[in-house]
Amino acid sequence: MGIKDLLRFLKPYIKPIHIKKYAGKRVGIDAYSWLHKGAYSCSMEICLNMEGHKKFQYLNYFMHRINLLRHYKITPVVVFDGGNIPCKDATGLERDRRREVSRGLAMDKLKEGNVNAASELFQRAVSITPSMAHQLIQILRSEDIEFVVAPYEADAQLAYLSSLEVDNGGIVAVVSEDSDLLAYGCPAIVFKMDRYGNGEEIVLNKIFESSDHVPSFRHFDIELFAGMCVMAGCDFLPSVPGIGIVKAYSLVSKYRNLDRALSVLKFEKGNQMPEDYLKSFREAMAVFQHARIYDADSKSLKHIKPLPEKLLQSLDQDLDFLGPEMPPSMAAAIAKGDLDPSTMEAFDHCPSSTTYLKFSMKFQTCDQLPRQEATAISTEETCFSIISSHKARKERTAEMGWIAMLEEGKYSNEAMKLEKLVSPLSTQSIEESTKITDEISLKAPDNNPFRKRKLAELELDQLENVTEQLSVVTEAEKMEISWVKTESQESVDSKPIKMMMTDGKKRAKSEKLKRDNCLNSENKKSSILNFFCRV
DNA sequence: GGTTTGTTCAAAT
DNA sequence: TGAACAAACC
Repeated sequence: MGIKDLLRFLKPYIKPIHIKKYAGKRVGIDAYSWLHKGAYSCSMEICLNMEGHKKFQYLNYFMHRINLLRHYKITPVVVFDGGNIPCKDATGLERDRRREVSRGLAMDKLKEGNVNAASELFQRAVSITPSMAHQLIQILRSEDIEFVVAPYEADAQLAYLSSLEVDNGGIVAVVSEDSDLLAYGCPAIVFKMDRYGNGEEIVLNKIFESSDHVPSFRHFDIELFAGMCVMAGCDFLPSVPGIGIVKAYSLVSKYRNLDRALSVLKFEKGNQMPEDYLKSFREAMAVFQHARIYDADSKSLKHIKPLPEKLLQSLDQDLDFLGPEMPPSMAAAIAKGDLDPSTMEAFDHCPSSTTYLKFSMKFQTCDQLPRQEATAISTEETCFSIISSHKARKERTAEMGWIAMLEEGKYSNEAMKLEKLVSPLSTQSIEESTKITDEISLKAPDNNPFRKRKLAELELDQLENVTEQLSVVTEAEKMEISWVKTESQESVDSKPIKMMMTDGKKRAKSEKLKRDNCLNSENKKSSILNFFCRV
């Protein structure tokens, strides 16, 4: 979901680009966005866990795009989401609830025999399971595509990778659909990349440096920008009623200081502001600035940016809202895709086996994991090598060729003929190789077992104290507010930021569409050529 | 009149 | 789930 209306608000800074702009570079991929889009074409098959290869269509979709990047000599780095962080639970639970409702309705339609209506509802019911992500991971391994599973938010991991030098595993841009990346400070993001590589790019520095665009962010830095995002409403904290991106921008750009902007907000909307809003605001800011990520260098959990002592104190040393700390062995096992980040169970590698390793979920034991388990995870063979240890690498590559070919339905006859020349794999053998963990339900519980402990432990009166301190506005502040309020009104009213498209822009858009269509047919040709070359 | 909020429709093949 | 549009609100 990201930041409400942010992309629409930043329209003047969005530039159409083609992904080949990043030829020769390392580019991060937000796995979830492509997995989710890919799942549309086979949502019913996924929801009902139907037999046949169609339920793996999302893998074709994903690998088609990976191959597109490789065709343009881009090195993809795929980043998966890990566990949920506590403050995101509310939005997550609501989404799950809606999916369940859609699923129920879909089943009803199916019983009535209305497959079309059911199919439409299944599209709303489909969710990306750890098992689906893991199936993709196995293909990425076999194709030598770099990937990492973030301990928590993939966005945070992507922003962290963006801050690294290329030599240290850094990336220069991210392909995603999630506007949160901007709040995390990700320097370059490509949104809405289509199957030909056309997309829309936002470069963060251009936003801060440009002087001839409205809205102007000349006097913003990344902290103010993130503050504006949180105020406008994000996944970690809904906005105060009546506050959207335009009002949030007005407040932050006027005072150029988040505490002041919040004071004014409290003065104006205090009656509609939840008691703990200021505390939640600080926490949401801390997520964007100091989220926990996996550091491949030290092979352990780190913060994007270390927390200053002052901030730690104001948060009462309690960082569980960022997702709980975990031992390096566990973070590394998650990052490598060996451990399900939601259940903390090892992914089962062998379809015939029903036994699996299980990490102790108690926080207390995290620092001293049973040595056997830790070494078992870190030294065992990767899941794909176990499944396919009897399979030559050549055959696996051929398999991928088959999957990619399948996507180009029109050319499948030619593709299959060519494929048979390379390797006489039957459809069935591919189904078997991709059917890995379906027997075991890996449905992730939405909450992380770690997080409950600390809350329970925390003294209630301490909690109240913190809330009180954060929500109190002193007399001095009140005086300042009454002073700034008059100026605030002036600033908000004198420079309204229009978010509606003018007719001129609409015309420009339809002309752009025409141009894109021409470009698309060219790109499609090269894309198809690419697949034949691979086989 | 401008902004927020609610509703509808398309997405992939 | 996001984008576009319509209605409601200030």
